[in-house]
Amino acid sequence: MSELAKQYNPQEVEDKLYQWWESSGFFHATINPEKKPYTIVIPPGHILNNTLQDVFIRWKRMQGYEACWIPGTDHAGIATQHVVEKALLKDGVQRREMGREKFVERVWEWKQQYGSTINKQLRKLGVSCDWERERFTMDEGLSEAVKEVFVRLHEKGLIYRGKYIVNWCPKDHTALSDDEVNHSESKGHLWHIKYPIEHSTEFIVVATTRPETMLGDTAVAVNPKDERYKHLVGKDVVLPIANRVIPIIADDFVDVQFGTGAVKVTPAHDPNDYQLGIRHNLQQLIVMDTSAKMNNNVPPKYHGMDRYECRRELLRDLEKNGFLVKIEDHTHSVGHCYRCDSVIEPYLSDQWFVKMKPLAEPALKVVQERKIKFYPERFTKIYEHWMTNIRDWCISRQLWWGHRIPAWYCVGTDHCTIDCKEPIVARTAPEKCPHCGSTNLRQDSDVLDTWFSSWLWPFSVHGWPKETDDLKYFYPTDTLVTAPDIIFFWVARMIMAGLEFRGDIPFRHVYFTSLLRDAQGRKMSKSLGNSPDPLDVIATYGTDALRFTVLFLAPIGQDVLYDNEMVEIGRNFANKMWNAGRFLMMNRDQVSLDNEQLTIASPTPSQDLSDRWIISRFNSSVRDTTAAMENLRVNDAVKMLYEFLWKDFCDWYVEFVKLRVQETSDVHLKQAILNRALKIYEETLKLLHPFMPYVTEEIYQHLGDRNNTETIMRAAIPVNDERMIDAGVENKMEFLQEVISAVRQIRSEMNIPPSKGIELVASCHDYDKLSILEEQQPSLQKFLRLDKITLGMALPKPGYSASSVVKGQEIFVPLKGLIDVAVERERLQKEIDRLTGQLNGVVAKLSNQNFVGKAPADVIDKEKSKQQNFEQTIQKLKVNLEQLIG
RNA sequence: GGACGUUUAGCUCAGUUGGUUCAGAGCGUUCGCCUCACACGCGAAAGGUCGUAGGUUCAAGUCCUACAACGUCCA
Repeated sequence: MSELAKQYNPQEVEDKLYQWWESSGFFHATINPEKKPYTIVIPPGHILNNTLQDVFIRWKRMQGYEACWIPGTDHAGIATQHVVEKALLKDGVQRREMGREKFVERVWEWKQQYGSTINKQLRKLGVSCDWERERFTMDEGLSEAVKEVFVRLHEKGLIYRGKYIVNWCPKDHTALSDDEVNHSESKGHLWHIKYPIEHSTEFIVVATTRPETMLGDTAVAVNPKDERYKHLVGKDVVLPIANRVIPIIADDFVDVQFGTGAVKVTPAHDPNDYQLGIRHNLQQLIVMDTSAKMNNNVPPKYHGMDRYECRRELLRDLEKNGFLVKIEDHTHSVGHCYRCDSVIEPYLSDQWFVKMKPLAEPALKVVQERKIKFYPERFTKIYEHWMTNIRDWCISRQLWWGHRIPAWYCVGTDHCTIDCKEPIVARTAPEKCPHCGSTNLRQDSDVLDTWFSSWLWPFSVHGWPKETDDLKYFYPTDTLVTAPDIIFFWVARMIMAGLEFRGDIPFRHVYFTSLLRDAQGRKMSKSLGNSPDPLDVIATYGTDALRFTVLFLAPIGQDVLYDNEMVEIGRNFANKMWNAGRFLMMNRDQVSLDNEQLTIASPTPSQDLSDRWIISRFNSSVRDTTAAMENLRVNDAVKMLYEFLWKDFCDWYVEFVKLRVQETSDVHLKQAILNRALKIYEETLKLLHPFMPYVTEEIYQHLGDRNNTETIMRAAIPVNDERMIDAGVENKMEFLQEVISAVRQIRSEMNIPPSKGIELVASCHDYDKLSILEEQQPSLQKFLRLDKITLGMALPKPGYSASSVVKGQEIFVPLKGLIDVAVERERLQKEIDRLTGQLNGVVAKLSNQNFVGKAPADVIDKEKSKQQNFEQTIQKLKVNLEQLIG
């Protein structure tokens, strides 16, 4: 047995252990009909997120499940293309010059690098992913799944293509789905612009927040009930600057209260106007290009201007010509690209969509019926709201990095029919047009939304559409750990896809993790740069410290203020754990007899109160921890284990062990005591292993001679034995602890140096209590550094002594020459006051007829016994106070 | 504008079904200790009318209503 260092040093053990675990295949899951599977598929996430998943996986693995955690990443279409494009631009290379094929190659290169960074971080976090199953959404198999899904949905009529107004990012040059747009309040203006009525001196004033779009106006709309404008409906206006004639129409949609009650209608550049335009059969005039620069449909002066430049110029021109009536300050919500934060431009273009209603209905049902449970439950409501108001999903993206849409168009020959205009959707490239026979075909140049592959993740990772054995065994997965901000992007869609393509839910539990915020309460994000680099933190404090700390800080569903310094919580705890083991092993080595094999519960004569107590405490901790884990209350579990190991085990039990071992010369007894302590300690390590994998494994290896296949990560998690939980024993121990604390308090408040021996007189009024103290007399002497101890029933109070009352028993510490009577008086008086306050409360309750009449009997009895205890204790304290003669 | 969440000790947060001295933990602070596992430690202490105002109840951090502040999501 090698000597353990005084402090736990994570750097020495982490990489070594991880390599051993991984190379030994401990992370790998195989189909095992003897075991129940427990599966998690990884989502993109942060430290807390990944730690939680590892905790669940390790816990279940130790519970005997075939635990399978599949790592991997999605290809993050927009973000990735964005990054690579930027890098290329630094070298002065334009994506378009490079060409699609070359560019995609470059992205793959970048992906290999970046992917390995993520993997390195995950490995440093100690996660037990089954790396042999690692997947990537652009892999061949997963791409097959994407194609299959596209074709099937198209065949079912759930995918369609059409010209619609979509959210367009002018910087990334792509369409976005509704939920990829972030809305934020921004201060702008409401410009009131005069539109002259044709052949009249009258005019109508419209109010707009985006004046540049007026160049694409094809109508002015008013509410039909609006008396102010009734007479103008049906007339035409001359659009200023553009000098086009457009009609005034009436539509209920127009809000009489907003602005002037008259709105300009730009069907090609506003989603509401688009609907309005459809209803009134208006022209859709596109006035911007894909970069949000004005196109040829506007007067030449504005050609090529950026939308904001055009806005400024146009406003100047309007003003010059007397069309600008009024400018109001106006706060409104502006959509921004979730990737590059550019202001979204509603844009009319050809896109592919998924019809969501039919998919959403069953997906809503499984959550409402709690077949899939959300933690915390309140997210169910958010989900329901979104699912019942769901809109079609725009899945085409004008990017190069992603799954190319499996649709082809007939470029044509002279023999084309009208049907040739229809896209040909197929699993493999068609050889010729089914209508005209032309071989001149062109594949759709767009790619699919990244989420269109991510939503298949829970089954595509297992080889779907092939009906693989893995798929049959590991699907559905069990727990999804994810952030609330992708509940719509991902969680909802996975549920839809699971039901649609597997006919079964994709997971049973969805755990929404807390958000980590920095000390200022700001959301941690890579773009803000306030996200701690996990590798730095790990280098300073160790992986276990980081994992433990975030779990300790993060109750379910609450955001967490995180600061690197807080990781000391975990570091200190790991060190505590380490040193407890170090101590026990050091002692065991000194009494190296043949190991007496003990189980925790084995009743032997060597058991004393502290043994029975720690066994009881251990079992109730196991019970409560297990229950917490079953309810996904990881934070509770962590806190209970922290409490158990630090308070119960180290502060009390180890101290008992220490003095019992010192006290006896019987080597067999020493051996028995230490073995039991080590056994309980080892079991506690197992409980802690899912949370702090490294330190527990390292100690576990030191604890016994293990061969290289014996890992704590595949040991059985302790199961509680209800019979070992003994309230009587716990009460006895509690009394002993309180006596010890009472004396320590006297010592501290009387300023008696720890090194100075003192005398204790315990005057009991209860034989059971007396016998506890008699039995534990040696412990009391050692714990309290007693020179002398006197135990008995109703003993007289020695002169010049400090006193205390513990559960009705009187404690005296004779302090002749040491006692400061004033201090002791104050102490006793304070305690009397405190208890009198409590007593008054109880008395008030009991004298309340309503309480006595209506409260349940057991509650009243409790109050009565409280009253009795308070009265007796106060009485004793008062006597002691009176006897305190200076 | 709508929905939801949060508000408890100086700081960060627990407190599950209303009732055990229930007002707690960690950090920080104060006091005493390098006690032969651990100073990343040990022992002790100080510190809060549980956001505000009402209500229900014998009994309210706990349930209800309104309000305020902060936050998130949706429009």
